[in-house]
Amino acid sequence: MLISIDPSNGIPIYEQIVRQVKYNVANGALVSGQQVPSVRDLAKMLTINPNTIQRAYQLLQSDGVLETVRGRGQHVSAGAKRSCVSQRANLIRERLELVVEEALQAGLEPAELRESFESVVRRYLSSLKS
Amino acid sequence: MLISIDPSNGIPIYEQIVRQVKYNVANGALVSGQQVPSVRDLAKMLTINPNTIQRAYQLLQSDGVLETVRGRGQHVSAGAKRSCVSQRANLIRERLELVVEEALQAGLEPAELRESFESVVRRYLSSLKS
Amino acid sequence: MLISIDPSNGIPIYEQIVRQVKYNVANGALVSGQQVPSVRDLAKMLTINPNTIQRAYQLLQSDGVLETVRGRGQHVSAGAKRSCVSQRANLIRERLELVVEEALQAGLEPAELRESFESVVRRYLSSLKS
Amino acid sequence: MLISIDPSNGIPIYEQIVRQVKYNVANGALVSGQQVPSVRDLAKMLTINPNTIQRAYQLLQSDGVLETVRGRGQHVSAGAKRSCVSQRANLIRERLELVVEEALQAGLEPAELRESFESVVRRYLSSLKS
DNA sequence: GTGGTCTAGACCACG
DNA sequence: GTGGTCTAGACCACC
Repeated sequence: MLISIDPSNGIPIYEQIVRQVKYNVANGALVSGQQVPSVRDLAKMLTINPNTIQRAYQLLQSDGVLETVRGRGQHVSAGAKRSCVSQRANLIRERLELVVEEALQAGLEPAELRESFESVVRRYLSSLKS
Repeated sequence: MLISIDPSNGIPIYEQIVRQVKYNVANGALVSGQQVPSVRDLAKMLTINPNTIQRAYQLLQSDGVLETVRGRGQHVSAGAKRSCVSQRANLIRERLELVVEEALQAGLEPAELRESFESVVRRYLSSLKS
Repeated sequence: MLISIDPSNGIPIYEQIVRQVKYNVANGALVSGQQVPSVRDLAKMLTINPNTIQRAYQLLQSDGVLETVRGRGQHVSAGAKRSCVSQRANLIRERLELVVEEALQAGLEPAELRESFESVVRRYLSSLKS
Repeated sequence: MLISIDPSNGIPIYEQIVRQVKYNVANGALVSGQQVPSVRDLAKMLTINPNTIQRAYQLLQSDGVLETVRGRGQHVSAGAKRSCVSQRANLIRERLELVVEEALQAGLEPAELRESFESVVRRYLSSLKS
């Protein structure tokens, strides 16, 4: 499992963790039953305040992605993968919607917007190859 | 000029005002030299505290979009349109970039993402006709 | 008499007028007994709100530079020249003091400051010739 | 770091703070990465309303001098020193220019002006020794 | 504990 | 009537 944090990008750290755990579950990088790092360990790994990890794990529990097994830490719960996959699609769709709506309301032409979109995708894909 | 505020969408009110003023300048709805509503008038129109408006106007001044003529209110400054148009393009591109990158990193297929994008655009455009 | 106003340089317009009238008196461009333009005329000349002129003239009266002659407008008072000359020197000295002190407190080297000073003087003098 | 406020000298308090922070950065009294006092602490130190400090810090942020690290206060940003040094020079030069131009336009002889300048510098330097 | 946002209202300078 | 400054204090998000 791989989590990368950018403390200065506006998105709260705990939220970044929540998203990335969900993405890892959606991708299969984390499978049901698997144990996730303890709060303290993950805090050390990311050099982040443990309270922040704690908060992320709480949210993941209330979303049904993690379960506490008494005395043995946090584990990915049974139906997690399915819900994460659909959440991921929804989340991304929502954010895309926000950006697109604001862009079009701001008077940008759909053609310009599409061109921007495609160029961003292309750039990301080509950066992967390198 | 049309400004609509959603006080509960996470984006600070002053920021919403700043963006919409810039969009209006970029669109030509506000032209150089034109006067914008006084702090107090706009506050009444939007039923918002004048200080919030003032903060927005301050930001717009430091961005070179507005100029204050002593005792005669705020006016759109000379080179405003040009800079607003380019800022708009950059802003939107940046936000698009954030969403696209996160989506692809989350393991979404480019094809799926493109499909989402197109459907969002279609939906927005059809909502306009109605 | 020549007065030039810059409405956007931070210094209040009425203050600019006061200073320039005093400078004109100090230079001899305005002499004792001479009549200055009426509030309305000067307002038209400078395309400025008459209230602003009014305020400037009030200040000039309370400084003893102008006197009202009943029904015949404002005139330069008797001892005006002498006081204006000395005020001018003081004013300038004070402002120079402010700038120099702040510059030195800010850690600028006296040599650097002197160099700046000389270059500014040179530039002004050469701009006069052209 | 040393900041002294004069609430009655015409220059807004927030502006005095902004300048002095920049001067401190230019002088090396504040170095990149270093933390500045929290809004509330500085407010207590200077016995000033926290909002006033915050306004100063906001300006410093938008000028790229400060960066906020979430939940851990304001820090001097990376390239701050360089930009502050050059800003300082420009600021001082501008103000010098204003004074010098007005003095010469007012009919003061360059020689008189230079004498004033030198005497002000001398006085400041000798006041330092004491 | 940190800063960020918003409201409320006072006071002043300027035109 | 315009904006500019400052104070006061509440509320929230984040760490």
